[in-house]
Amino acid sequence: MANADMKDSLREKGVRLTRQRQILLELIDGSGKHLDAEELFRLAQAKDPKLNRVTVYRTLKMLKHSGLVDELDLMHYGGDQHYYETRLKQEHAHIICLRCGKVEEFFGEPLARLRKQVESHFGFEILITRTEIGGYCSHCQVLRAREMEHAAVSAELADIPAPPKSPPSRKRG
Amino acid sequence: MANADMKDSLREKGVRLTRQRQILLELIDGSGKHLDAEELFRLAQAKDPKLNRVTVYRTLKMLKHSGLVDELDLMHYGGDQHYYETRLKQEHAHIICLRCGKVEEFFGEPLARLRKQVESHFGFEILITRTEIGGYCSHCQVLRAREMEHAAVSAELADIPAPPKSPPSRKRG
DNA sequence: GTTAGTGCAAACCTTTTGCAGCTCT
DNA sequence: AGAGCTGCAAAAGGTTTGCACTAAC
Repeated sequence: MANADMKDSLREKGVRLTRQRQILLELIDGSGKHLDAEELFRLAQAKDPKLNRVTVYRTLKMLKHSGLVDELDLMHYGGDQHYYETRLKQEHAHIICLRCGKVEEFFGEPLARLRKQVESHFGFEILITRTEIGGYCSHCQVLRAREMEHAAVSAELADIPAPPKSPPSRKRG
Repeated sequence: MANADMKDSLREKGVRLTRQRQILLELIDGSGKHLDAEELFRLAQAKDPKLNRVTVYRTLKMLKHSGLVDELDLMHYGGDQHYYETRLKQEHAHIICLRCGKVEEFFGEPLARLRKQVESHFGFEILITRTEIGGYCSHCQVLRAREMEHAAVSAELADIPAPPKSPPSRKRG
């Protein structure tokens, strides 16, 4: 697990590996998903009921500034919160289905090309990149076509994606 | 001005062109910059002191759903608010200097390539894309190197960009 | 023993909502 | 005339801050 690498990296920086941080690191790195602060908080609380939400935010900020995790918006599907993932060696784009919320990752040469062109064109020193693509996955395209036959026309005219049937919504505990 | 096109597009949809909306459309389309809701609100208030902040939010949401404006995050430089620009025909990336806040736009073939690959690879129907690149512009690279010679070492170790000397900060009126 | 890190409560910023009244078409 | 919009007040959602206490090194 890259978990150990993260810990080494933090130790080198003189960051203390508190119990709370170990729990959070493990969760961020272990879960295959893109977690937001609230979800991470809930998972962490299961392991340590005393762990505070504020600690989650502070830890995420620290990890972001340390370059160990990347912050995503995922097209604000599901709200204005941020999502996090451990920083991979390989740059990739996030593809979000605006109907079902599924997130795919795309690794491909256009991203490296883009990076190089921006560097040479502007003499820009790139630290972070974020590419997000929103639309409908192949599965939802079919479902949507089916829905449209029956659904009210007003929504289609306004081009407002049909409200998700299952996924988001997050409230304070 | 594309302003007229926007109005036509809205009229077609049966959206009422109220005085408030005309003011806002003009500002979004006219200002060369990427405005956030608060800035837009301030500018709008100068033209009509009665215009409410809520109307700004409602109008932006409506324009976004109508596909007339795009919503940007600009790497959350300056806060968690969103920025807006009238939707251009040409896809482009936003390049944000994390030190001075300057935003450049990059039009180039990697973006179209990326789009095509994602469509064919996943059978994905793309509605919106957002590519943001954060780092240091050529100008700030020099300034930063100079600063580093004198600055405290702690900040460098933590890899935290030096706090901006001039730009952000936004408070409620 | 220091100093960084934590928990708690309260603040903060950005955005949304409910509702009565106004205004485009 | 009447649906669609607006303004106002209030709330919600997400994140940050101040401060006294705790724990990692």
